[in-house]
Amino acid sequence: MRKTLYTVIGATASGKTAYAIDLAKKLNTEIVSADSRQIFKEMNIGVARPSEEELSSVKHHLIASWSITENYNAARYEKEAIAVINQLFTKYDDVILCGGSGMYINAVINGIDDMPDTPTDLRNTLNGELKSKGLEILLEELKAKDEKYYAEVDKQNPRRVLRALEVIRLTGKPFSSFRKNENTVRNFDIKIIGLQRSREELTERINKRTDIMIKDGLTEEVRSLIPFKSLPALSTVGYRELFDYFDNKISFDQAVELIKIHTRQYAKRQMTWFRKTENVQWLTL
RNA sequence: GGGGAAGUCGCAUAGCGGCAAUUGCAACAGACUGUAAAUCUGUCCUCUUCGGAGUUCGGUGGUUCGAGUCCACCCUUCCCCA
Repeated sequence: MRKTLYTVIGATASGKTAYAIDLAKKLNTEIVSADSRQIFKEMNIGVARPSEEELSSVKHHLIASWSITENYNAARYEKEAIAVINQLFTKYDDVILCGGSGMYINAVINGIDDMPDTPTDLRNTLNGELKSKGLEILLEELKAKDEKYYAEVDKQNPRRVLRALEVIRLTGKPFSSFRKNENTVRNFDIKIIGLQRSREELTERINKRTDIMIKDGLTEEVRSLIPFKSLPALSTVGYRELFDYFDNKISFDQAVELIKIHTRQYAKRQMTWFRKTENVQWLTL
């Protein structure tokens, strides 16, 4: 019998956690998180990690399992998630995948092409070159070494250009040669449930949740992470704004207000991403 | 009551005789193959056959070929002195 992966997606604060827990109880199974920030053990309040009660009511995987000092990414996530899911399928017929990181979910649903990880020092070198030489020069290098990808990249997005150059310099091969865009066929069925809420309601929930995070001690959590604030994992809504507050760039009230705004914008980006996800059964809450 | 400063497209801001008007934020739409809660793009007075067309800068008059910009009066706000 085919196993089924129930995948719960939706914007932040749409109620995925509660929904997934309910579903897990009904199906008598466990939950695999698909959240690029909840995966870090140092981040808790600000990333809306499920509460202790929630975590103990249903077993969750891939939450608080890595350190922010680790170089985590979508490909590592795919491997881990698939391993956990397969392992759970030996015990259950159904498993739940729940999260808001579109790219991570996509990596599980469709797979992600095999290409090399970037060593930190190479990334640092390229970032340095971006600063000193500028994007134009790097684009020229990309054009010379991978004309195909050069034609498709977003030439104004340094991240994209740098990633391509990382792979090119590391392997000596064109970045495009790795981008096969092959969909991996999984040996289980996938049912996608999308949670939807009106914009107004979502905004209200985001505002309320932000206030609760503050009440729960987000400020202290962020303060304790100041030494790590330059790590990629910490350029996260809820953290950067409070770092700015600690740097006296903005007031505390401004920081809180900005967290709300940026969370709303993040939710919007998630909705844009999920809108194009195929075979989603949308549930309006 | 007297003196001063100011009113610009949601908010903030530029503009000092050629302007549908600068910039930032917000908003809206979108992109996304290893940093993805990241990063990036477009739109943002109205209409448009995308060539343009029509209405704008507190109000009303005026000067000028031409006014957000100059003048007069009025309205509103803020500051200082009473």
